[in-house]
Amino acid sequence: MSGKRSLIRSGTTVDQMVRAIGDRIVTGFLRPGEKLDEASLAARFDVSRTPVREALGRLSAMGLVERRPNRGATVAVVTQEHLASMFESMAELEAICARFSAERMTAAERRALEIEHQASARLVQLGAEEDYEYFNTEFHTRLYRGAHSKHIYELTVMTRSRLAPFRRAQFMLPGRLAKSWQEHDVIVTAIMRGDSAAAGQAAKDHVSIVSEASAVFAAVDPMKPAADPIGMSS
Amino acid sequence: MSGKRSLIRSGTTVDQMVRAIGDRIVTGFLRPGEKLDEASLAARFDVSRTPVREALGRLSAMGLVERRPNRGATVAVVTQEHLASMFESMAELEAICARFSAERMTAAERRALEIEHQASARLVQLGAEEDYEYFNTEFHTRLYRGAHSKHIYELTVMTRSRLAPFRRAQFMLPGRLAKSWQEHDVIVTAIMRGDSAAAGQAAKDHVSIVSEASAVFAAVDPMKPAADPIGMSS
DNA sequence: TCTCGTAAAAGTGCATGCAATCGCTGTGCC
DNA sequence: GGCACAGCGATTGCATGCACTTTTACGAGA
Repeated sequence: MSGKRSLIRSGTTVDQMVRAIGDRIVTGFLRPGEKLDEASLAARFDVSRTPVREALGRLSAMGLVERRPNRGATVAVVTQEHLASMFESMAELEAICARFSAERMTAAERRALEIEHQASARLVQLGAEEDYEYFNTEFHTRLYRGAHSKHIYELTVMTRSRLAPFRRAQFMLPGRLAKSWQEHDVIVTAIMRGDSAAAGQAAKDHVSIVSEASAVFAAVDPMKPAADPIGMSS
Repeated sequence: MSGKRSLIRSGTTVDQMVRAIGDRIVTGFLRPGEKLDEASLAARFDVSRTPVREALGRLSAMGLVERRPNRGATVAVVTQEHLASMFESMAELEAICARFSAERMTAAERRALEIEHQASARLVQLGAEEDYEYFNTEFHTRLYRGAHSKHIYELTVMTRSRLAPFRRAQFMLPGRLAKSWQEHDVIVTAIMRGDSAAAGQAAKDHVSIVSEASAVFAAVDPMKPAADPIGMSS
């Protein structure tokens, strides 16, 4: 295979592979336990095995794929136990972020958090799951950044990304949207008045509830595969 | 270059490279900010660039090296700010582990922790830094395992390894050994009586003190380079 | 002398090829 | 009939080569 790739997205070839393969795992197109053959993937994306190998290495570091020497890579299969462990960690990490945010956020950051949060209230009334999900992500990212601790931020984002496949369906539960907003509201209120203990507890509770909501879906079925979008996404 | 490597240690070539390069970073033989030339490293260890590249990728994921596309890799340079952030995270993570350990450790785990801890008391009186360091590591590892949470364990061990270069000198401070043991003692006592709050607080304080002790050395000079042991260590 | 531009050199990114390893299948033996 | 082992195919691991990017060195013009 030679010549330019049909769709030049961005970054190096390896980055594209990481995104492409990672997306397919996160979206469930590649199922847990499925074997990831280097040659097939290389052919599938019209690149050589080298960048595919490196991408698999990175994804392995991210915890999305498992790799055993001389035995190839498979999509990481997370046990119910490990999943619980990750949600538990997430709850603790978010609690830390919320605590720190309550203590350390600048006035500007607090203002921005509050404004965004209030703006998202409208989406709840409209029942706009898709849009709310975007604001939800924004909200949590602000929390992580507000902690003003690069390392905590890294740990939190990493854990969050590993949980992504299991968080997707949560907003499909009826009434979850409004409940989520109210939980955010408790966190915001605590942060605005600088009450780190309350903010931490509220954040922890919030994740715990998400965890339970997601567990329902996780128990049923990892994820239904969708038609494969040949282009390299995101 | 062909033929077998002089020292066959274990695992794949990439694993050896990760250990070899990682060790040289951790021990300070490779200084922060130093450029890591793929060809040079490959020649240095008598392998091709491919495994070196993969090793650098993994080390990058571990946070030991920084990599910019088309610009090569350098030994990660941690700012004083980032270092503080990592110690802060470490304190929080250890606190979580201690809390969970207090709640979840089995009787056998508690017993083992207590016994090891008491055994190490002797080393303090002897002033055996080297040996105590071993028990210290054991002690903390027991704490992380005792949390019975795989993900928390992973996050903690990862953070700990990133802090390794900066923890080395702490026991050179006079009286640090005895102080460390006493701090451990507070943690153990709290865990034995199942007091998670006290255990968490004690663990956090412990790390904070280590942080301050290490900061002294970090401020002075990263680490003095030693003669390069050509063999691939550990 | 300083600045800018251009070209050579160095170094990274990816492709390709070969060797080593793993897993499977078929056959012989118990 | 079941188990062990040898041969073979499939797949991974590593080496090498080439193309592209970045950096550095050098020279012309202001």
